[in-house]
Amino acid sequence: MIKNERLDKIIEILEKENYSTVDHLAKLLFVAPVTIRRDLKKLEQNGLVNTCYGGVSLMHDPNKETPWITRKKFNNVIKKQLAKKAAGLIPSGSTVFLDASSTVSYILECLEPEKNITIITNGMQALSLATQKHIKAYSTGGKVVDNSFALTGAIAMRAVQSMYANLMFFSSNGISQDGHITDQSESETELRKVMLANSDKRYFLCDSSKLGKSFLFHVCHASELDDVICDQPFSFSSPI
Amino acid sequence: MIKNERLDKIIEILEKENYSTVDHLAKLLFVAPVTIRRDLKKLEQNGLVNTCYGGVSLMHDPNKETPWITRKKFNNVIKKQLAKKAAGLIPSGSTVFLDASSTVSYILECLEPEKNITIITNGMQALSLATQKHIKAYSTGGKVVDNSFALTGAIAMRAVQSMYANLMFFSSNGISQDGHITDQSESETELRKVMLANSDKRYFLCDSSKLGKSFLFHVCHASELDDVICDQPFSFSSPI
DNA sequence: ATCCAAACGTTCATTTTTTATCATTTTCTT
DNA sequence: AAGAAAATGATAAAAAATGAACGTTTGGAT
Repeated sequence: MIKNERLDKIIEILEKENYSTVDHLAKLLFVAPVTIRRDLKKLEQNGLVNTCYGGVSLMHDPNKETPWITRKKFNNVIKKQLAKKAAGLIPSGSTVFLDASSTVSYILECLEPEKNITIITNGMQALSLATQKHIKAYSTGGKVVDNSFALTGAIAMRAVQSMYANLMFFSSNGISQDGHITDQSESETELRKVMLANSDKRYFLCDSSKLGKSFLFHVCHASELDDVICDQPFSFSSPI
Repeated sequence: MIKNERLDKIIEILEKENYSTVDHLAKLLFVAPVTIRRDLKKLEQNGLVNTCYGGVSLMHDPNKETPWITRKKFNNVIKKQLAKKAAGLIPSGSTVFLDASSTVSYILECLEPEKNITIITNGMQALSLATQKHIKAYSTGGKVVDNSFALTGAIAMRAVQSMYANLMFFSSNGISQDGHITDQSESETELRKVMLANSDKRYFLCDSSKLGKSFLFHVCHASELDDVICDQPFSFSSPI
């Protein structure tokens, strides 16, 4: 059992039992009490638990709650299926650009921490999910777009420009009949363009609600991509 | 039953019964009356209860709502008080650097969106809270530190170096007798240094548990700051 | 005012937990 | 494969929590 696994287990136990003692945890996890104490110290430094003489309790910290994770009521089965397909395309050890779309953030749910993947994203959802799953992650930084969980602007651009990835996954507001992918956000479009330029392979995640829709800002054309991952058979009329 | 649990239970009982006696609590919680007295002393020090000869009652503060009473976050009370003080120091329209410490992130809870404040932070908690409250926010970006919610590294550094703020609030692992502020994380220390250099006013948030502790990396000296916000009167012996 | 019982605080011994130090094992790096 | 770094466990010393004993204070009753 690796250390992270034990730390997670401690939190799990506390979520069930609310309070626990050092000895109890030591017996449950088959380690010495002193090890549990060291674990708890770390958890406390990270603001996850409250320790006291002899035991621990969960710190239900409002800061810890990541609203977007619990708040996925529009539980998109289709988006998840797409994300699962996408996750299957990621080889061990690779580096991956992810944009700030919710579709793409589902990819994180399908990733195994053991595959040693590194993600780079301007999405707060994706970053949070990666952190929870102990997947290596970089944030591009940038300005928080109001009513969204995307980071954009000069800071994000500069960060993305300085990095190169093996794969990129992104989504967007629409894709036209003839394969033009467009979005309504200028800043996110710009960022996606740089990500596209700085990665080896590119995949567009597209649920069928986006087919045939067009918006103001042009991201790229489907022919420039390695694949369009869609829940309906997709082919664009050649743009000649 | 661990101590935290007992303290929580006392608050719970008081919420139901409004008033209680030492003996009553002692019987309910299977400990000696002395122990209850010692517990109550602690709770009183944290402003959670009022004791008097013969009994206890919940402290209810007439002027301000005290959400801490209903939420049982005994150990965070002090941090919140510090954060509240800090929030009071932020003028409308200003731009503020916040580090990734949990103490500092509580400042967001005390900020009014109407004050049109802009924050810049490398903390994921702070960013999340700001987004929720529709407070303008910039993320520095950077590498996610495992088991933490801090962003660091070259990306974060570059972002911070390119920005200037009116105020900076930060915390750290320790402050020594003679006023040296230190931390155990090198990368976060470096980032704090740049934030300090790039802001007009600087404030250190320090709960008393940090007094007299020293760590490897030196952030700054208290004399370089505009104030140290602490729950205990703080003054450092002058370093000649 | 005086007295009394209950409540309180202090000191101390006991038990339990934590910290510190060191040896051992495991893991990572080169 | 060898060496360095990290994690773990064992042991002893330090610190904390608890409860008992005993003296002091409090609030009321006489």
